[in-house]
Formats: sequence, structure tokens, C-alpha cells
Amino acid sequence: MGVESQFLAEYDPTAYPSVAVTVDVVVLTIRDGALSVLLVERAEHPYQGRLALPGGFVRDETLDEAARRELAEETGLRPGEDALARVHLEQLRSYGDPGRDPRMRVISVAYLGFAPSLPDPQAGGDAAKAAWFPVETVRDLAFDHGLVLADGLERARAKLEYSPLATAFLGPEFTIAELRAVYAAVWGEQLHAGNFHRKVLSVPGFVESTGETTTRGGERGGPRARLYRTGDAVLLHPALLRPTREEQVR
Amino acid sequence: MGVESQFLAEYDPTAYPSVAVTVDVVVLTIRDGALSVLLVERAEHPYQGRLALPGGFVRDETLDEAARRELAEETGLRPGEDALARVHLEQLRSYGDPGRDPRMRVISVAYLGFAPSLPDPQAGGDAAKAAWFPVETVRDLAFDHGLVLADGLERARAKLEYSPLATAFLGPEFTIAELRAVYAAVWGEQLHAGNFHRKVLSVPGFVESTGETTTRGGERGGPRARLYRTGDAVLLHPALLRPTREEQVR
DNA sequence: ATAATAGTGTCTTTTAGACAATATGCG
DNA sequence: CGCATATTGTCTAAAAGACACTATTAT
Repeated sequence: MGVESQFLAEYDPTAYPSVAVTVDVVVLTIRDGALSVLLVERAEHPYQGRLALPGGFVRDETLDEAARRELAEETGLRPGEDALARVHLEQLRSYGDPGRDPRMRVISVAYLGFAPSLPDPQAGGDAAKAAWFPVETVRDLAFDHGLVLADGLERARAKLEYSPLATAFLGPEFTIAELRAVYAAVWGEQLHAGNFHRKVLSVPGFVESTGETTTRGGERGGPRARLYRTGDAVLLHPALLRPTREEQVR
Repeated sequence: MGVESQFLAEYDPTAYPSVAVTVDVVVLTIRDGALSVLLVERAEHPYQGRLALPGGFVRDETLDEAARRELAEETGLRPGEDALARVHLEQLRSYGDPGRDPRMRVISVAYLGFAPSLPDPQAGGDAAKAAWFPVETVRDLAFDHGLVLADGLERARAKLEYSPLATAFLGPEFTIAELRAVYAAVWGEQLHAGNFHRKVLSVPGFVESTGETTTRGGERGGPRARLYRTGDAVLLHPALLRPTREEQVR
């Protein structure tokens, strides 16, 4: 018995109806100080006209490649472009409840992305209207994308605690104040400037100095700030914990 | 244009060849003090005779249900059984590289389980030989299951730090020493008894006293230990961090 | 000049971890 | 009895967090 026919014998199409696999991407960025997510307006049924996460079917490629391809298509960035390469992408989790898509059984592998400031999306080719939306204003997404977004936000908030990925929201050089603004936007909390500053510099490998400073002070005054780039740490130790949330413990 | 036909128009079978979706389960338990994983011997090609994670095709059910069903089938536990209900199961991540299964494109949604001591698996019905193996002895798994297992172990180790899930490896009542043995087995490190004891009791909601003690002391002497059950915390705060691994930070 | 901000200093509280001490109960 | 173990005590170091202070620069 050949491998193929044997497999098909095990694979009873009645018991296992055909399944589609898609990737959906939660790409986050900071725009005007607000944590924002890339959404597209659906052109077709179901959920026509509703906002949804960018995504599409997986082709003959890895899941990671599918996620990056979808991201490129929806942002209108060229695959080789530097800005695209600087987006951090990681798998979030998969969603496969029967009925989550009314058309057929669809398993969606969701990805989470952290992007530096990007140009406004160009509705490149077949892509529907895409735009950045502050996450606080988002509601009534298509499919179960509201749940996916919520899971992505929680992952992002947790990730900033123990990984240096906050720097993925910034350019190659940044000030401690800019880094603090990322944490404030993602966590939705103000952070104490002095303590944050000392803490960041005390974590080995989080950031390294460039030796340079900004060419001018802040908008409303203040000294020039030193510039840093991302260090070589992959884990923050000790971690930068969110302000105590005793309430959320139980 | 109907919803179905419209979908099919978008879904070009050339560009998107048919895909199978499976669940694979990394179930961990503590046996004789060693962290162990449930594996099955493959009866069929490919990888005939090799050990693999238990798993199978997703039917008309949620992914979570599929994982619990596969777990029940491979352990021989009845679906309604109490022991099965006490197994903690959570989604790990998905694996979908083209070529990871030589027969066709297979996307596998992996689950991670924490089980209390279970009876030896009964090769229930069509299930292949299943048994528990100490994770340290495992090698050469079928497919990419070695990678899946490694990811599951890392998740389990991290999870013990900030969640009370270590108690899922134990019965409903346990001593602090038993809990410490779980941490030692999963992390592969000895922990200081005195400091561990005080730390566990200091974390709000981690464990609560039953007021009872064991009926006799340890095998080789010592006083009777107090018994505890799992508390109502879902997050440990402050967390129980692994002994410093400065080395692994970069 | 005024106000805002970068960066540093100081102090208190919490937590981690090393180590010791005491009491209990098995063989 | 002798030893292993449960539990508690003590002390030190690391880290978190509150708050104050100085220097710098935009307006």
C-alpha cells in the first residue's frame, strides 16, 4: 500500500471535512502616542464593510512567510524594503472554532507584529482599504478578530515586561524618553521618568549608548537627550514589571 | 453571487493546495521524580516504529476539544473521567512548514498539558502503544515533534514561574515538599527547602491550608507535613523565578 | 524669565537568597 | 539513637518605588 493511498484511507472525508488555513496579523505601532493596529475594511461578504485584521490564505510557504507576505501586501511595503524587515513578527496563537467563519471551516494562525512608524498604508493592488486605528477606539471587528486583537494586546503588554521588544516600535536610535513613551502607550499607564530611566540603564544589554545626543531639546524645553540603540539582550533580567495589578491576580 | 461560490472563486486550488489540520499534544507528568511525556509508537509510515506525540485530525469540534479527545484516546481514560478533567490543557503553538509531513501539507496545532499521576496508558482500541518517557531520555521523535516537545518544555518551565499550574501535576491535596519536587523536576534544579517553603506561602492565593497534615512523616523520617490545596490565584505575584540564568540572557 | 525635561541622588520597602536553628518522627 | 525532614528565624544583598534635586534648553 503506497503512502498516499494509505493516508487517504485513514483520511475519511466525511469525518474530516475540508479545512482552510489562513494567517491573520495583529500589527501594532505607536502613532501620535497611541497604540494603534492595522485594520482593513472588508470588501466582500461576510462582514462586508466591517473592519478586520489583515490576513489571507496560506500558500506553499511557511506560516511565518505567509504572515510577512500578508503584512507586506496590506501595508503596500515592498518585500525587500527596510521598513518591513524591521517589523518584529511572532506567532500569537491559532483560532479554529467551527462556525467562526460562516463559509467553511477555517483555522487561522494569528501573528503579532511590532512595527516602527510606517507610512500610511497604500491600498496596494487588490488590498482593501487599510489604515491604522488607535486600539482604544476599535470595536465590532469581523469574525472573532476582536478576540484575536485582545489576545495580541495582552501578549504585547506581557512581552514588554521581559523582552527588549519595545525598541521594535522605534527607529534604530532613540532616547530613553521615547522608549518610556512606548511603554506608556502599550501599558496605558504613565511611568515615573526618573525611575524608568535608571531601571532601563541598569538592565544588562537592554540598550547601549551611541555616544550621541539629539540635536535639540524637547518641544517644550529641556536638555538634549542621549541616544541609544538596542542592545544584545534577548531577555530583560531583572524584568520591567507593570505597575502592580494586585487586583488582576485572581 | 452566492457566498459559497464567491468563496470558491477566491480560493484557487492551484495556489492553495488542500491542507490537513491536526492537533498534537505534549502532556507532561511527574513519574518517579522525573518530568515525563506521553509518547506513542507509530504503527504506520512515515516514521513507522518511531516515537511521536499523540495527535490526530481535527473533526467537527473546537481545537481544545480535539486536543482533549486525543488525550483521552491515547491515555485510555474515559471522556467523563475525573483524572482526565484534572489535566490542564492549553494551546502551545502551531507548526506548518511545508514538508514537515511528507504526505501532504499538514498544519499541526500543538497543545501543552500538565497531568497529575495517571495510570499507565491502555492501548485503547485503535491507539498505538503509548507510554510515559522521562523527557531527558527522549530523542529522534517523528516529524518535527522534537521541536514541538522542546517548545512545550520551555513553555512549561516559564509557566511555573508566574502561574500556579505546578499544582496541576499533583493531587487535590499536597505538601509544600511535593510542590517543591514538581518545580525541581520541571526546572531540573534543586531548590532550597526553607526559602521555597516561605516563598510559596508568601504568594497570595497560591496555596491554601486544609488544616490537615499527612498521617505519617517522610520515608526516612521527619515531622508530618501540612497539607494544602490550590488557591484562587491565577497569577503568582511576586513570581517564583528560576535560579538566575544570566548566561541565557543574550 | 519661566517652564519643561534629562538625568542623578537618596531613602524606604519589598523580595531573594544564604544560612542557621528547632522540632518531629522514621528506621 | 541517629538522621532526614518540616518549618521558622535571622541576616544580607538586590531590586522597586517614592521623592527630591540639578542642569539644560525651548519659548
